[in-house]
Amino acid sequence: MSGLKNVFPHKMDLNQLIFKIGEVSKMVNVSTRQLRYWEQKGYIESIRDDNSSSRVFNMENLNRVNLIKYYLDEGMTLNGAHVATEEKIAKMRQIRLFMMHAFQDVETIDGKPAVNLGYFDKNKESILYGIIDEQDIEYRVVEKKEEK
DNA sequence: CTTCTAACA
DNA sequence: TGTTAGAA
Repeated sequence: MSGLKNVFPHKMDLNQLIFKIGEVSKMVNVSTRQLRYWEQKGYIESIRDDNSSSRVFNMENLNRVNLIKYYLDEGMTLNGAHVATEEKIAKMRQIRLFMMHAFQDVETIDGKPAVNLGYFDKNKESILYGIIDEQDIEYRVVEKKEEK
């Protein structure tokens, strides 16, 4: 067993958390007109509530809206913001994968929080730690203690 | 009151 | 993109 899932166990499906267009509009500060337009362009996606024909957005798309808005404010064009958003999401997926497998636990070394990043060598004899000191991080390879 | 579509003084 | 009208 290893990885983030053991430290931050979550069984919730965050995409079950949905928001109406007005809520997204207020949260991210974009107009409902923009949200409908972005969806029409295929930049974001919504699901239609069964009975009503109202749009609802899941967390994944709320994240997209947030990123597109960010890049627009940075001065990018809508299409540029869309491209940048998808690239960012791709990177975020890689970061999650990395963290899920590399991150082991937060321990203590020299009285400081030390992030156990897993085995440093192929033979699994030493472990890489990222020791947190205020804003800085000191990396250190520590010989693994022999287990009985 | 909120959301939808369509259209443009 | 904003706004507005009329309907749901």
